Amino acid sequence: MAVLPSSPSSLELTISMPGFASSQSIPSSGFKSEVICAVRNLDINQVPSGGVEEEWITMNMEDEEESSNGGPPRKKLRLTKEQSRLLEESFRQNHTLNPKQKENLAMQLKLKPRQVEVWFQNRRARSKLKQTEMECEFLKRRFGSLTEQNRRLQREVEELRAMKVGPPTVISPNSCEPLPASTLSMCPRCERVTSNAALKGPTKTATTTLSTKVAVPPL
DNA sequence: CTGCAGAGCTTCCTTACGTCA
DNA sequence: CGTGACGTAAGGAAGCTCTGC
Repeated sequence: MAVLPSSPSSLELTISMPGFASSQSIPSSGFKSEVICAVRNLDINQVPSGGVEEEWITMNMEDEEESSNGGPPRKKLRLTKEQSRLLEESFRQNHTLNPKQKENLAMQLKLKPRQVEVWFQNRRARSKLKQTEMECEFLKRRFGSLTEQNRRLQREVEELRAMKVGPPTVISPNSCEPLPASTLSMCPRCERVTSNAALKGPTKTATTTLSTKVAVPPL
């Protein structure tokens, strides 16, 4: 499950693991954006004019028997506004239904439990699609800003090179003596610059971050 | 305890239908 | 009126979990 940031300034992305918690009900609190997206165009679900709402549903429920065994082509059910509203409301509370809830909802909506089940399946798929689209947009924006940042830093590097500044000097944490940059390597785990000399010394945990120890001459 | 079969659920992909521009 | 795009209900395959034997 992915939770999108509530504000653009504090962006944090969690990518869902396929199949994870698939059979568990999802707490509605993590679905803020989801709920916003859940505002759907209910007009699509309008009933054919002429006040045949009940007939419309009944007809389709009877048809199913025939269409399932190679009979006439299946008819498509259109849910009424009220049915859609109730289903949406229920979906907002829970994205999955247990058999009891399904039965109750089906009875309340005058639908078959299978139809309620299918609606929830499709609804989950739609919200996931929406979520994926939003994540895609977010990643696109993030990529854009990172590219821009990369460009800026590259320019900065070029400027520094142009100034013909010598290699950065690192102060040893042990002796407080300047270390040549050639004795440095990047620690893959913490992504800090590690002094080889320091690691060979008495304290193995001695790491030196660039921001604090690299002596960069003032520009 | 372990292995297996079956039921019941899910996701994913697809098809078919209704509506609208 | 015909047509294509789009939204969505429903079918079916495959995978997972749970339960009983």
